[in-house]
Amino acid sequence: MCPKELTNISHLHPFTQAVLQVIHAIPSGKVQTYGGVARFAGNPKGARQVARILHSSSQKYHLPWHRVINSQGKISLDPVGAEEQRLLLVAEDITFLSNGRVKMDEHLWDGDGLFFV
DNA sequence: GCCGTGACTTCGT
DNA sequence: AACGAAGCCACGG
Repeated sequence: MCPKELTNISHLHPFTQAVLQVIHAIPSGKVQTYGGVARFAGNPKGARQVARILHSSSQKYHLPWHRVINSQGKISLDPVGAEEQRLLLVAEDITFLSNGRVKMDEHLWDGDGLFFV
């Protein structure tokens, strides 16, 4: 893996590096939960860390930050940011249910294509 | 090195 | 269905 956007991150904590790579690997049209990303990255209990990473370095590493949502299939942002994220997801043909949740059984990423060095 | 801080999650009420 | 508490962990001050 190690895409060019994620070069020079070796100074970061191993888990943080893994999280960045996992998020980067989420394909368009798919979503993953904070907990799911943490699990793929090797620490099932690192969900809050995933959130913190997105908050602090989503722009810095050009991550598809909008493809990460919470375990209920909902967007975990204030109304303003939530609308932006929803639009980005809709643009990838991701469908939302009437209750405001992403149709998880259709769009939840299964980790296909993910591998580590 | 302690302490507060999160775009969280799970399990009780 | 909604709410609160507890667990969680790297990071920055």
